[in-house]
Amino acid sequence: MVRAGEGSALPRAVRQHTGRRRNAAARDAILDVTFELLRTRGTTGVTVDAIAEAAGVGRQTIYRWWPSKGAVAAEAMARQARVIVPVRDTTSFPDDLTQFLVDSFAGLEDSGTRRALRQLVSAAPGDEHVAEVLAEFTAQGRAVLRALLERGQASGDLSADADLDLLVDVAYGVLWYRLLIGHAPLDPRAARDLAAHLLAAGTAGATQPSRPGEGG
Amino acid sequence: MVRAGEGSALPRAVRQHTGRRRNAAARDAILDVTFELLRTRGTTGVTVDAIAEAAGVGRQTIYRWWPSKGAVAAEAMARQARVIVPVRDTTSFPDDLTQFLVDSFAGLEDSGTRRALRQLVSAAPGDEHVAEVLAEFTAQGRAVLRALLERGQASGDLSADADLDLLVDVAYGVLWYRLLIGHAPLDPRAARDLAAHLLAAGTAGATQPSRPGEGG
Amino acid sequence: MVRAGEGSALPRAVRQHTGRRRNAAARDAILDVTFELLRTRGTTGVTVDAIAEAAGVGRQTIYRWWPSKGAVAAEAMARQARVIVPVRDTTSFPDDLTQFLVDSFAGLEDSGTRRALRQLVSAAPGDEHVAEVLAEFTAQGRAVLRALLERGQASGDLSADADLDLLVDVAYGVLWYRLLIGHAPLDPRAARDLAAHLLAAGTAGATQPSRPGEGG
Amino acid sequence: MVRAGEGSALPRAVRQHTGRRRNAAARDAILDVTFELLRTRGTTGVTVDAIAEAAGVGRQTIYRWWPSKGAVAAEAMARQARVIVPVRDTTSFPDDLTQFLVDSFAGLEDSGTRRALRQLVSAAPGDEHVAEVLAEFTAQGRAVLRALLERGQASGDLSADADLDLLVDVAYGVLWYRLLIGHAPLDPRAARDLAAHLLAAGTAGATQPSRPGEGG
DNA sequence: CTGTAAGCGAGACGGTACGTCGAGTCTTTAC
DNA sequence: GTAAAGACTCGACGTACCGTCTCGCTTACAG
Repeated sequence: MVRAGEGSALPRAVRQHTGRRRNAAARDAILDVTFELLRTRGTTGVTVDAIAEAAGVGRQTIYRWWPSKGAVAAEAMARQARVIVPVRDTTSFPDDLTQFLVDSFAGLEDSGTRRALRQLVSAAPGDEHVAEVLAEFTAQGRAVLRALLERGQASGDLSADADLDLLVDVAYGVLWYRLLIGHAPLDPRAARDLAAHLLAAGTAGATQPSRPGEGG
Repeated sequence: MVRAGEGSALPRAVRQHTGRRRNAAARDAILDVTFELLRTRGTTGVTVDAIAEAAGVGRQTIYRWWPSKGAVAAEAMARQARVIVPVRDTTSFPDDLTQFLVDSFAGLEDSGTRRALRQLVSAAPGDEHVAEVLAEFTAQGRAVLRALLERGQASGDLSADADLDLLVDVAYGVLWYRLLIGHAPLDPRAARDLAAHLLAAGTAGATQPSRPGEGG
Repeated sequence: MVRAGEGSALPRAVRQHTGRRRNAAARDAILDVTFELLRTRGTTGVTVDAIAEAAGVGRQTIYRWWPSKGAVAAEAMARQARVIVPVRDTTSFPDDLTQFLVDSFAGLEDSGTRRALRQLVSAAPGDEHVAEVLAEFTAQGRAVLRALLERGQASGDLSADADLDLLVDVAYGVLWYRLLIGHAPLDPRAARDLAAHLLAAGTAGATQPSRPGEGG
Repeated sequence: MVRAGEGSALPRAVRQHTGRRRNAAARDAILDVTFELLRTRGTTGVTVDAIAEAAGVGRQTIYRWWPSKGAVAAEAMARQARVIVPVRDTTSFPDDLTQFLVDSFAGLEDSGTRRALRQLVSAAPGDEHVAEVLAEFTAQGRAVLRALLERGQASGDLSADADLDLLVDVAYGVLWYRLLIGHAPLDPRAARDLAAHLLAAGTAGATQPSRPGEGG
């Protein structure tokens, strides 16, 4: 039975066999469909069967390449990560920082993306593959932001002894916390407020990391 | 907390029948066992059957009092919340803030508790009851911290135009972000650094919230 | 989704829950449906899903009570055994024997029944539960026929030293051999010829079993 | 038969490439391995993958030359058939008949062979290729035995109006019935008893076939 | 002696069925 | 009337095979 997208928004792709070589098109279809399901359905509805059917793929093809459903979801998410983590570089560090946060928050405007990210966190504790991808994914974001903050330090906009790691965690902490709890908006104003907060804290002298031996 | 079979085997409790009245001991056993399973097992292992068996309870008894498995888990977690959110009140606001954060972080020392909290976040997107409890639980924490920060504003330790809501989110954001990702420790030194950060940011003038109409 | 026999000849039954007691109606529905599928479809088409769907039963209910698909099929077959093995008792042993065989062959007139019996044999080597039921089922038939032959011996229609076990195996051997290979008919004439053969062989002196020690 | 790794490990054969011509060695390896798997494993274990791996052959090579797995198995069985159907010709018909049955039974002494034959019957209803081979295989046996019985008729050892087809079915019926059900042995004594039975029945006048029009 | 055609080992692919696990519902029986 | 027990429907999971397809290699034969 060939169902060409019967009753559903996700029509089945028709695809060439690639013989004994891994079929990249199938891989892409699986990841695309998974992300789409993650966005449109919640945790419910992202079943391996649903992915397989929508991607026009046998279930075994999924299990051949990913160790678990979560791993697929994680990779599908991570694949969109580059879009989510934008980078700018103008002359003004405060502007760049603000823009970075505004862009990052804007990447979460779509409720589907927010849902998908929540799913990612949701699946992490129960699936080490997801946990790994989540760790890597967030590490990317931290690395980008940290590089930006280092530029701020170099330009003198941030104090030389500012605890950059803490500032990074503050920024992403606010982002994820609000994303997960949903008690406060993630709009451009919130991004600007957060940027101002970081600049203020990074300028004040007290934000350097405590040194070993000083306390604990 | 009465742990029946702490750690592993979770032997069945023996309990008096209360006839036609709701058996409060059964309720406690269910919540205790659930929390214990949450701590010791991960998402896996916390099944309704496991809870029922370990609590020496029929499955229906669980569904009689809670609408879903997540609701049980959520309530089991929320029950431990008071322990996790300590409150101090000395003369020095900086000390109180620092102590609050140190205590909050200390409440997460136990890896079982950390796991349980991660489960809570994990279950939230898929179960509205859990989401509700999570929202309520975190709201409690924010309220406590916000009250503390208001004391700081009153005492002049924080600037009058500091954006307290943002500071609250910064504090809990860092806490949850590190809890979920696990890339950085949640030890006393981290708590002190975070307290210092909040004080520095709350003192600087720039951290007031942007007013509607100014931007967006 | 409630399918009331959609597209199929086997409408789903509607049935009361029986609480903590095994639901006999479900059991019957499963066996009936299985036999029906065995008759109408071949090996193909008798899937656990098909049984479950047609019987209006969860797949787990099948696996709760039977160890394998074959076991269900086997029991479904064995249940029809009484119908297949008729018994008569008139004054004339030759007539009774002939009638028994005619009736036994007649029980195989329906091509569905023949197919079902072939399935039973087919499944036996791969499923010990089926093998067991097959053994028991055929043993019933042999016991009935043997009792009949013993009557013939008592009445003097069969020689006292006739090897009844061999005669039984001859009768059922011909029946099953033709059933499985299908090279010769199983019609009333064949039954009568077989009966005549048995009478002739059972009358001649040579058909007694060889005694231990005589040969081997 | 060349058994490569009899019994268990079935190590892969090493074989010359034959270029654009069919590789007879591969064909033999496939059939040998299939028969071996049929003998040693049951229905389980005789998978196309297992055959391909043990024969050191690509799966496609199997499907290039046989239409289905059953066809391979059937041919593998049929290949051994000549061994199983022995033929003798001495002066004494009773002796020849007895010897034929003793030899036929002896061909089933090996439990692997018995299992393989059961598999053949088992696979027949679900695979027409197997059914065909089974029909042909059994027809061979019947033809041989029938020719033998005709000699008995010619020599006067069997009555001229004996129903030879029935006698053939009686002989093979007993053999297959016992083979499939396993309730009685297939040893030399059983063979001798069966031979005696056939001689007795074939001598008595009543065993001629009923003629059309006489009954039915 | 070179190009083409076929056989081959390998293994990914779309499917179908399997048997297991867990969720939440329902009914009986005991207290 | 509440509780323990446990059977029930539903549906996802991950596995095992089937039979198909393509790749890249190797060898035979035709031009």
